[in-house]
Amino acid sequence: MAARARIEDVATAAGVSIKTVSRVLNREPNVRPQTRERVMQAAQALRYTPHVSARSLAGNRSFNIALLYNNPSDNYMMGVISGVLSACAHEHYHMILCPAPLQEDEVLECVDELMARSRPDGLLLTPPLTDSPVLLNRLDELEVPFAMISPKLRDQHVGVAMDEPLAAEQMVEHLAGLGHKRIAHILGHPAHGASGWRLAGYRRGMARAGLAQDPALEVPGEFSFESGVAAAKVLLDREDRPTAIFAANDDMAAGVIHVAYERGLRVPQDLSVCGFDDTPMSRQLFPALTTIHQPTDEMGRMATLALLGYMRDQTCTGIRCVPHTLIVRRSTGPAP
Amino acid sequence: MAARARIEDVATAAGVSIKTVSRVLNREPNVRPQTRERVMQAAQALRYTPHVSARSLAGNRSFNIALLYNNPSDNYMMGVISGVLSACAHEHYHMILCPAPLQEDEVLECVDELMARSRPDGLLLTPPLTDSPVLLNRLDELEVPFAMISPKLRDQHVGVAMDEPLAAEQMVEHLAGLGHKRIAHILGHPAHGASGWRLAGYRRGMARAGLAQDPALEVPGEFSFESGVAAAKVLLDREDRPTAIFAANDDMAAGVIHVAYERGLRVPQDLSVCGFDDTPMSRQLFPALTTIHQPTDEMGRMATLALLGYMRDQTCTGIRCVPHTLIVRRSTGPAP
DNA sequence: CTGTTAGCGCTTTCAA
DNA sequence: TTGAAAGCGCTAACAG
Repeated sequence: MAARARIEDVATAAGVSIKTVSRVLNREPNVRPQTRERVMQAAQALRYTPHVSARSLAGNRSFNIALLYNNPSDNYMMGVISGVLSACAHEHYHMILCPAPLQEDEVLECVDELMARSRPDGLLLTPPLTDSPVLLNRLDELEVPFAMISPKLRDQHVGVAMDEPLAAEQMVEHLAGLGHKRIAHILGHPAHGASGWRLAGYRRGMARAGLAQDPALEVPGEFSFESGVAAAKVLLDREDRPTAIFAANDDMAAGVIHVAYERGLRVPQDLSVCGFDDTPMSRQLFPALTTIHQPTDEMGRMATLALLGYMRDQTCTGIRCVPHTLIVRRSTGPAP
Repeated sequence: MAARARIEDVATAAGVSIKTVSRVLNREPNVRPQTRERVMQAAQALRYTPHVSARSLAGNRSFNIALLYNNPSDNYMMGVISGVLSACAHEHYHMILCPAPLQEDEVLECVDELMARSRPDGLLLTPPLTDSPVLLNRLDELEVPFAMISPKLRDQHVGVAMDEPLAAEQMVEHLAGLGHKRIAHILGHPAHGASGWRLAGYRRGMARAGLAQDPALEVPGEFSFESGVAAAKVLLDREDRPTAIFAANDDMAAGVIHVAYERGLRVPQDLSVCGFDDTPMSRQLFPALTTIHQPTDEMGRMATLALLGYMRDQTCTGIRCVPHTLIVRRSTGPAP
């Protein structure tokens, strides 16, 4: 492997000083277009790539952003990760992955260690870390810029989110359109902001469809398959059982289908089931699940761009909205 | 945030030169135990953490290892990633994620760019990149150390793998033990080494159980749900259809269950189905899938340690074996 | 618009 | 066993 070109080599080749090369490479102003062009060509000819560590050391920034997560869904995380990576590549940043524990106080240790070791220039938070006041306070103390994906509270923050209430409302509308009257909702984990938003959308949808708001139709869950199983048992044990169950995510919907089959109910003939997230599994269940598509990679990408924008200019705040899609598959059908 | 301690501060606090501190921190020899102790305490008191970029620049290594992947399974990748991260944290390395395209020639560009930008000290390959001669040649040219996870060929390489043939053989043994005679196998993607190993195990299992080797029972697939659906249709359309189908992964097994249900077959009463990988989905299908557990995180961890070991000492080669587990769930039962 | 100078915090010679 | 000095490749501040 040939020795790597340094900035000095480019400067010599272009007949300018290294400072000028630096300016061109960093898109700084005050370079004559002609000079700029000459430098660019020299750099290209030498296949010059700046040395990240040198840049980082001299410029006092790491060019790293850290993605902090404790979300157990592999599909969700890989989606976000690809989005973050594509935005990072584009902006010549690196992504550091930082798995965090579930315990709030342990998260702090984890963050401190991250900051000490990797010195990221910014952080990206995924739910439910987005909703931990303890963590957010610490980050403010550290004065490190951060952006969030689907935070519970959207004021004075930077990041992205879906219109979750609207999505949930549309799901209820879909079910009501199929003639369902008794539509149940299995809630997500209470610590996740999404659970509240989805519940709100469910209620709004029921109201809009003119359906009775029965508290007995709102059953707690925690986003896990097992919690879906437990909730489904509660719902299906009732005499006046619902004809449709809207679970706050796909894993819980899978649990509902399990219970339905165990009791000899057919889906969707006897019971319509739907979820939220459009995980790959939702297509592979039988029957394939009606659900809401969440564009996780786009969310990762936009959150990264929002973070980088905010790092440059602290006035660039706000939660950008990404579009969702209702995916109708075979698990929902006309009310019996 | 208080200014960060530098090596000089530690040196002053311990009353030694910075070189001595450096020696202690890098576990180099030639330091009196007493001095070493003093330095350690000073470092701890000042909460000193070496500056990665400075170390990297001066030492001419990045302390990065890159995980190269184009495997579409999110669960597989997240498993490997957590293993890699835990090993990296332990060894004070960083992981760079490098998603690669499926096309072989495009992979090369991707690697070149990775090397130019991140200058990783070593690479980790996941299947099917492990089986791309073009890529392996390029890495040899670049003289960058690399380790592999589940490579097809295991000679003169460093990395980890499962005993896939044994696992597949045990699955067949399980089915044969339930009285099945006509056991079909849906193969994985031909470009993946795993497909060959699993097929070999299937055949060995059939032979050991004294069952007829019928080529008609070996149907091609490519690890996708859709390919599982297609293969299942072929198998279940036959007059003398198999009583058990062993798919080379869980996604294809999910496809088999779909087709079975569409034809009114019950699983496992009419047809036993099993997969491979133990993805989270395998528990959530109905009925829950009998499968082989692949310890992806342990594989990531061990591959990383193997890579780091090899980077230190090029004679540390060899493919380490990780244990698998047969997980019997509800999708396999007595032959009808 | 362009160049010069002085570091960033560490490791690596080499000398003591 | 220890230390002094010289850079690693780049950016920042200031001077032209």
